[in-house]
Amino acid sequence: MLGTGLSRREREMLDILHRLGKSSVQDVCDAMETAPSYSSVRSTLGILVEKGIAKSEEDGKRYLYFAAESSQDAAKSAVNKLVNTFFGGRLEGVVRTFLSDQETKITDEELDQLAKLIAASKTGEKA
Amino acid sequence: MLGTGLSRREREMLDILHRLGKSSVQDVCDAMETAPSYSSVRSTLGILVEKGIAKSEEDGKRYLYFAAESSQDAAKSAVNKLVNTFFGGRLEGVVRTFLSDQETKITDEELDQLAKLIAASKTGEKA
DNA sequence: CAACTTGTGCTAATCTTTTAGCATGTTCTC
DNA sequence: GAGAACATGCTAAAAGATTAGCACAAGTTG
Repeated sequence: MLGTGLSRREREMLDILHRLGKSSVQDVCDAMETAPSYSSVRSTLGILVEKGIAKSEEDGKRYLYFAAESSQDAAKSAVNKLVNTFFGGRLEGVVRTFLSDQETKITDEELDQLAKLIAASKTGEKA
Repeated sequence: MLGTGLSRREREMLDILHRLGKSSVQDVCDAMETAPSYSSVRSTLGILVEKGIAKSEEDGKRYLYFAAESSQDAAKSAVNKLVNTFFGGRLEGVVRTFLSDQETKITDEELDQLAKLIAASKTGEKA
């Protein structure tokens, strides 16, 4: 490893842990499109734990794995990185991109909630 | 390489290309917090080009590098991935996360634009 | 013009990651 | 209780990424 970067498989598995929450090795295998052997997944998860990036806890006879960093914190960094990499730091680009791609998948309720959130942010309230 | 995944440095450099647009080797070096040697950057960029992920063009005596995939397309996948990994597919989470972290960095104008964008999407117009 | 800078092409060593194997233990089922 | 299913610990080879070095070319400058 170097710096803060994760390797390809490490990143892949960590993302899965974020998405799924506490997961068994098998869960992680199942979540991978082209999973290597159970053995390999196990050892990469082990490496994540060694590095402190993931944690494990016993669940009966087996282990469950989960991301060490809170999902909130990880999400925050991920959002910032995305916004800066592709949208010059402006949130609007993200929203525009999502809406133009997913217009059919977002409901009017969701849009209303979004509008509220933005309105609230404007007046300085917490949403 | 395997599948669609990039290695750590490859990812790092590709992100830089997305952020900066056409860049010289030196530009990429400068954009890295802990850059390896010029030589190393050069060779990793070369690998990206070999893989077809980046392209290069001559600029006088030197080369400029840039991401092969359009920024729009790459942004679209990145947004989708983020939304799915951390927010269960819901855009609102992204917006909430950004606003709660960056409340001071977004202007009222930007919020207005955002509101417009959302209103437009609701009525089915293009924004 | 000599020295310096900045770039390239090519090469190769080192380090990291990725993968899978084997031995073993537990539980469940028949 | 024999066998299958599923888990672990430990090990190690193979594949891949990362890094840097050297030789060389062209432009700049003192």
